[in-house]
Amino acid sequence: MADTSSRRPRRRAKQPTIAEVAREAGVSAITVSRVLNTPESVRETTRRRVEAAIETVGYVPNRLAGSLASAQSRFIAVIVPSLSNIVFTEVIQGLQATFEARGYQILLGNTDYDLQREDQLVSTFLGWSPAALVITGLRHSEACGRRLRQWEGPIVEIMELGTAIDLNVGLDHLKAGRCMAGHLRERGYRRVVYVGAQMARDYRARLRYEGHCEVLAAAGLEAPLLDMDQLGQFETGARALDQVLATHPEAEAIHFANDDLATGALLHANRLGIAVPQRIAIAGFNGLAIGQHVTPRLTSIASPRERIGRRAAQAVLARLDGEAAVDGPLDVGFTLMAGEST
Amino acid sequence: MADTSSRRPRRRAKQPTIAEVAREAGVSAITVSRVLNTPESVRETTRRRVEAAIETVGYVPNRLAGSLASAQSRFIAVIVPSLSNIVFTEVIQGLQATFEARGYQILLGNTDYDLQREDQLVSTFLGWSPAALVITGLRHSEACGRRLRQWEGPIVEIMELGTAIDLNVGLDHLKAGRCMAGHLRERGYRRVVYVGAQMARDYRARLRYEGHCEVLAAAGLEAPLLDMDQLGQFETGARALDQVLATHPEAEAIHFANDDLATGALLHANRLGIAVPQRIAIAGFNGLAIGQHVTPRLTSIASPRERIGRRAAQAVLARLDGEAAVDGPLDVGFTLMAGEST
DNA sequence: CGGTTCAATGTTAGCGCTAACATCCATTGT
DNA sequence: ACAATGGATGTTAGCGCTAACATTGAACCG
Repeated sequence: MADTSSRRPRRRAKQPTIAEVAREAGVSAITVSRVLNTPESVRETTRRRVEAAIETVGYVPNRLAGSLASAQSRFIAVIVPSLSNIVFTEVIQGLQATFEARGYQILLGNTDYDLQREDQLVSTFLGWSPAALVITGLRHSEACGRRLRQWEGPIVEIMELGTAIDLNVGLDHLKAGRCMAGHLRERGYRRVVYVGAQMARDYRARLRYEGHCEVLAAAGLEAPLLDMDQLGQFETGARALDQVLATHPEAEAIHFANDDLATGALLHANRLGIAVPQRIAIAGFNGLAIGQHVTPRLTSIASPRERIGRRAAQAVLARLDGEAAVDGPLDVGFTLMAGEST
Repeated sequence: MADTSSRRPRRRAKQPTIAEVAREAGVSAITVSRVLNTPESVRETTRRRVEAAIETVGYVPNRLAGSLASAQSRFIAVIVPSLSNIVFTEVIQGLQATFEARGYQILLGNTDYDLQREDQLVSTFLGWSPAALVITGLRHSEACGRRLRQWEGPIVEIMELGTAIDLNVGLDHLKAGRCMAGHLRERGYRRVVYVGAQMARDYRARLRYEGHCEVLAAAGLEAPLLDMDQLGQFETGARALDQVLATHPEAEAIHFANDDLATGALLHANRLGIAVPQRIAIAGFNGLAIGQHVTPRLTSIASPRERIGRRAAQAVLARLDGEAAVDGPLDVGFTLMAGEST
């Protein structure tokens, strides 16, 4: 059966160009270009003729050529640390929705939390002359920071707040950590373990831990940390619960770095018949949907992920439209969602 | 505080071009191009000199120009129906990992299950002369199908199996529907309701339902369908459970179109104190991680999502490398995961 | 020692489009 | 009636790079 020949012909079947359309419509190439880019500058009758010609020859504009000639493209480079984390896919959705509505396409890169890869991606992407760059976090390798500062287009750093290269949309993770720790203190928990996963890479989780520590220290309490070295998934959360129960039997609550871990732990507790929050309270971060469907409902902090994407996109679009620049970071805030798990 | 001027200068600070590098290295432009693209065709000493020059002037290749000149780009257009569904983000991850390792970038589009939008996206993307196109599903609008067939690059249609335009990687949804229905029959369930969400759009779910129907019909049983008109999320699953219990009180099992719905229903049953599977059995589709962490574990069919992405990418790369064409669709299969929920 | 070969490098001519300027011609005001 | 105006369209010259062909010169041969 296996035919070795390619199933499709590989003739470089030249797509029709703007010149063919022009000939067909009896106008010059630039008029076709105008119909495509600034239709209001072409007389209605001419425009219609050109549009008909486009239809007839089946013309699809070559954006590479267009972008090269005009030195501006219609895509947005987006760099995230991970795609397996639903958090980032929700941000991407927000970006997508806003950008696509305005005719921009998303060029997606994934660093796997590796700053070296980040630099490489930035470099590659800048070669595509994107209209703008959306990048996760404020910390970059030195080389990458230089590259970014040198580039002249809009850059948004998202997820966290601070001193940005250009635009900044995010939330204050330190404050979020404080908020949850404060909530746990209010509920009367004194022995609280913070559990993260691969925190060496995820420094936003480290920031939240710092906030957590501040609050506990202020109350004269210790803030033990358990850093799991697996990925932050359900399974890891379950194992973390086992580990905390074994090594910190006196613990009254666990503050997880994210909802995946927390949910994994909570479901594991359900399985083992461990009462939450009576035996041990559980809190997470992100406010994922699943947290509201487990029993007891998970206490968490909702991060407005899609909103981050939307606001970031809006900030970029405003800049591209030449509107007055946004000044300073945009804080999208967060919301404490107190469930029954604490 | 608010300064109205843009925070960054907008000088078109011309990036250095290949010509500058050439001057710096004392060679011609094409030699620089060769160092970049076919380094083995340049003498070592020259290469080193050019590499040093690239470093000195801080050259970043302009891929738009390169792609235009060579009529081939290094990106892959990927079109999925949704980003909110974790299924597709996992596929994208598989694609990403494989393509990025080979220096290809992903241009991402989202149709929201709208064939019109799909056509529009295809048209836009083809204008970028991508190296290949990855598109979800086998059904496209007529115009879109024409466009695709006309295009000369590799196209992979993913997720389902059948008569494809070019390459095809997926699984047989009809068979999957039969498989799960068969499993439910084996466990002795006779009154089984199939629950989907927005099935008018999600025809892969419809295919599974068809398979489901076949099996039940063969046993002389009815196959009632409940099509929820909300998105397929946890909440919808919970509501669907309520509805089934109210309108089909005799139902012994529910076959959900996906794990989100099924998990939502299962957790809702937990909340209400409804015994699963004693009072009602629950089955899903996709084999998401969450299903293995709820109690009872969810019976589902694991679709190898990341694998679909990887295999699709491999097929494309093989084609781009000019290797013998894969013949016929590639079936990635599926696995029945029997949990305690049935 | 002239001729052949071949690896390394250079020259030329676009890729398809758009910016910038040029031209044309119908309208307007005086 | 004629200059001034301005909207519609055209001409020219690249954008930065690479394909294709051209050239160079060192190594090798009979």
